[in-house]
Amino acid sequence: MSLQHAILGFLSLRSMTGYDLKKSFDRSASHFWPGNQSQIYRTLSKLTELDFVDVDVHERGDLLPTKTYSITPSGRQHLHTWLSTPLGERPVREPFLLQLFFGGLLSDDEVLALIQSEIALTEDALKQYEALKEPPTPPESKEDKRKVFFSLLTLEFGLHANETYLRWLTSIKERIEAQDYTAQWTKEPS
Amino acid sequence: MSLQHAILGFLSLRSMTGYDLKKSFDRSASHFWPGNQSQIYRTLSKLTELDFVDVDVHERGDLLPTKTYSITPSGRQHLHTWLSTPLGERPVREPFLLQLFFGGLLSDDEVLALIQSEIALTEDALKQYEALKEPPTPPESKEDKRKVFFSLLTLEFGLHANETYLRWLTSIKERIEAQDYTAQWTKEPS
DNA sequence: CTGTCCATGTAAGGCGTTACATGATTGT
DNA sequence: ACAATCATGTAACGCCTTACATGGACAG
Repeated sequence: MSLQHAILGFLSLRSMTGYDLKKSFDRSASHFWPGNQSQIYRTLSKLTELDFVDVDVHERGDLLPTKTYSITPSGRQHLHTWLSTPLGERPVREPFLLQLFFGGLLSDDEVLALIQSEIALTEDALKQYEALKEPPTPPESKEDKRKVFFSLLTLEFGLHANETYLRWLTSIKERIEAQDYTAQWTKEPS
Repeated sequence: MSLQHAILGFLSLRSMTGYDLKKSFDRSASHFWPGNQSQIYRTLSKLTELDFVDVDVHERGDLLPTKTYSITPSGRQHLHTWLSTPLGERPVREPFLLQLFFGGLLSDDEVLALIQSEIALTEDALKQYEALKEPPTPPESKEDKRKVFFSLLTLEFGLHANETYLRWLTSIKERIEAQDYTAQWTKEPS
């Protein structure tokens, strides 16, 4: 659906090769949109066909040529349209919730092991987000500050989402350990 | 990846037709795992090939026959293995974060419109979760209570996740309206 | 007589993953 | 000598979506 747009987004910042794009994804987008190497190359071919990007080919003898991709005006427009169009409802797919939903078929110990593993993953993710907090940002211009702001928002989201998730995981772990099989809201005197 | 397991999960509760499965998904799993009709039928065929389900065919003259699917012992075992195996890291794909990440290319008004739409969707989702809270549950046996508990957990998750999301969306909306382009954590005197 | 429910499927296409394949250059 | 980095791709397969197609039964 949107790898195309992610690529156009990066190319709107600067022209680069497929290889550089892959690095851009890994460095700054992998937390909310992973970029698969072979898919990046296939998508670049398609974007070229669609005239959303131009290619500059540098031959290298018997090696495959290096190709530098640039966004075209039409690509820029396409990107802008996508960026400014609200998305509408999107399907949710949470395999862990699927496991929990059928948790009745497992023993408490088995469920606790699942939860524990999920807690460990979440704590790891949180550590990584914490490490990315407050990168060395010297005084910037107002426009720069605004650009940086938007890219930092994705980290903010990751932090909040994972913190909430971790709290919830811990709470269900505790309830199961106490064999207290009640939903949280049944306790609150609403 | 897991529609197979979701189907096996439902069939482990009772045998049913593809049509009934679709209704089961819509009624109780669509919040964390949507079940696409045509995919359900194709997956049932595959599960049959794998001997994870059995089919009971009821001919109906010139109509397509009705087929009742049941889980086999081997299917039950496969399900149990999947349910009790921790998942490991899974990729995240959040198109809205992708839009925000490149928000620097949009005007404040355009970004605010995106956020507003996302807020509306989230409020809607929250309303639906609220409506599902506390369904009429007469006194149950201990085992029943445990089973219900696990299925209610998915609603709990939906509530918490959406509440957190909504709070965050509101906070970024306010910051943009105030033209205060600072990440939240840069304010906290850590 | 119109629409909703019951009940089944096929076809085509897009998106994503994994594995495989090549080969120069640079650093340890 | 060996590994990492630079740089490109193909092939095969799986999952998911959308659209299309059929047709009886029953309720308003």
